[in-house]
Amino acid sequence: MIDRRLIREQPEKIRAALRHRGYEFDLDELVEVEKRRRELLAIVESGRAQRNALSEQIGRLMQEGSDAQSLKQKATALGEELTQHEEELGQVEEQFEALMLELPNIPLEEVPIGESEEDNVVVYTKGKIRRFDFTPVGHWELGERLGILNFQVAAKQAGARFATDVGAGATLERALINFMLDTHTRKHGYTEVLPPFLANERSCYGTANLPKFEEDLFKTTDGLYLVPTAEVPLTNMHQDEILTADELPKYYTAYTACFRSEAGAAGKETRGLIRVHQFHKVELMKFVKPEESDEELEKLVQNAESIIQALELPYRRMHLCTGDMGFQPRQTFDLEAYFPAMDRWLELSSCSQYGDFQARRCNTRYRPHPKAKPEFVHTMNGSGLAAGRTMAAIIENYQQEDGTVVIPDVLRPYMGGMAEITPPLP
RNA sequence: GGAGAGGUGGCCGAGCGGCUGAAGGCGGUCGCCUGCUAAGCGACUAUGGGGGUAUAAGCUUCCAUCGAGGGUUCGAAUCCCUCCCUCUCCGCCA
Repeated sequence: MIDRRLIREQPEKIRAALRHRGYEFDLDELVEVEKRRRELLAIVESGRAQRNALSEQIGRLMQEGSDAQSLKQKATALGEELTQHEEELGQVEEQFEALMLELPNIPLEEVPIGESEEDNVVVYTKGKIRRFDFTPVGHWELGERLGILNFQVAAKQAGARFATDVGAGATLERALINFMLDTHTRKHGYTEVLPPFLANERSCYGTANLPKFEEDLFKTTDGLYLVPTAEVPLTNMHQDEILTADELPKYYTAYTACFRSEAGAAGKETRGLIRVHQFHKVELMKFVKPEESDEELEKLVQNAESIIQALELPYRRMHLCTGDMGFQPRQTFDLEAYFPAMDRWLELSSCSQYGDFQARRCNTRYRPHPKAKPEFVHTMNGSGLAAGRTMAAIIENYQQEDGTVVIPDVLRPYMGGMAEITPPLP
C-alpha cells in the first residue's frame, strides 16, 4: 500500500509507474473515490460534532433535573440523517480501501524501464561456466538415475509437480538448508526463526499476497493459507508494533517449506525441481530505517550471493525491469545460476526492497527519536537461497561423465564427509 | 474439544452509561537542583484521519479509536450479541 496522500498530490507519478509496469488500473476512479471520500467525511464529521454537542447539553440538563425531551427529539432526527451519510461513507471507504490494495508499489527511479524478462539488465556475471566434454544430463534425469529424486513416488504421494528427495538427495537438500542457515546466522548476523508454515489472512494481506494473488496460494478448509514463502511470517513478525530506533536494523532468516499453487504456469521450466508446488527455501528478511534501505539491500544481496559463491556455481545478477518486477517491490535483483543441461540461467534468489509498502499493510513502525512520531519502517527480503533449485544447480554443474555427482566442499561436513553421490550398481 | 478468567496508551494498571482520550505508576523528553554517581523537584509525553493556517518543521480545530465487528441509547471503554486472541484447569495428541 502506498501513501494515500500521493493519490491527490502526485497522481502523475503513480500514472507513470503504472505505465512502466504495464499494469492495468483505473487510476481516475481511485482519484475520484478519494475525493468523494473526503467530501463525505467532512459532512459526516460535522454531523457528529453537532450530535456530540447536543448529547453533552442533554447530559447537563438531565443532571440539573431539567426536561431534555425536545433536545432528545432533535438529536434523534439528527442521528437519522447522520446514519444515512455514514452508510454512504462506509461504502465509499470500502471501495477506496479495495482499490488501494490493488495498487502496486512505485518503482525506484534507478529501476530499468522495460516490458518483460527480455529487458532485465545483467549487472554482472561471476564464476566459471564449466566446459563439458560430454553432454550434461538434466538434473531431473540424473537425479532419478542416482535414486535421489523421485517424481513418480511424489506423484503417488501427492500429485503432479511435486518432488520427493530420497537418500543422499534428502541429505543434500538438508545439508544445503543447514549450511545456509549457519552462514546467515553466524557470519551475517541474522536471527534464526522457525515460523508456522500456515499464515492467516491478515498476514497475507500484509505482504500483499492477498487480495490480488489468492489463486497462487493453497488455502486450508479453516481459512488459513500455506505460506508461499517465509517472507509472509517474517514480514509479520512486528505487525502492529512500534519499534525503537536502536532496535533497527533487524535481520531475520528462516527456513520454511514454500507452497505455491501456480495454477496457470506450465511449459519447459516446469521440469524437475524448477517449478513445483512445494519447495524449500531459506529466506533473508530485514526491517530497516528508510535512510538505510539501499545500503541494507545491497548487503542482503551479497549475503545471498555468498552462498552461491561458496558452492562455486556460475551465476549472474539481474536488475529486474519495471515490467518484470512483482506487484510489491520498489526494486528487485535476481541471482540466477547457470544450468548447463538446460543451457539456461534460472533464479536461485530474488531480493526485493519494498520501501514502506508492506510496513503500511502490516502496520510496523518505529520512532526515529524517543519523542518523535512513529514512521513506517522499510522492509526487504531475499531468498538465501531456494534449496531445491540450488540442489538442481549442483546436480547439473557437478556431474561427471559416469553419472556421479561431486559434493561441493562446503557441504561435505554437513553430509558426514560424503564427497560424491554415485549411481547404484547395475 | 470442554470449563472458567481476561484483552484499556511505549509498558503496567484503574475505570463498568454523560464532566474519561481515559486516574495512578513505570518508561521517555526537556528544564531546575545537586562540585562525580545516585536521589529529588517541575513541565511535557497515544495513534490515525479531515479542515484551517503556515509549508522546513509548526500551530489550531473537528472526527474516530479502550481486541474486531454488530446492536441498545440523545450519549458506550462501561450494557447486549457474534467472532478473534491470551491465561488457568480438564480431555486428546507428536
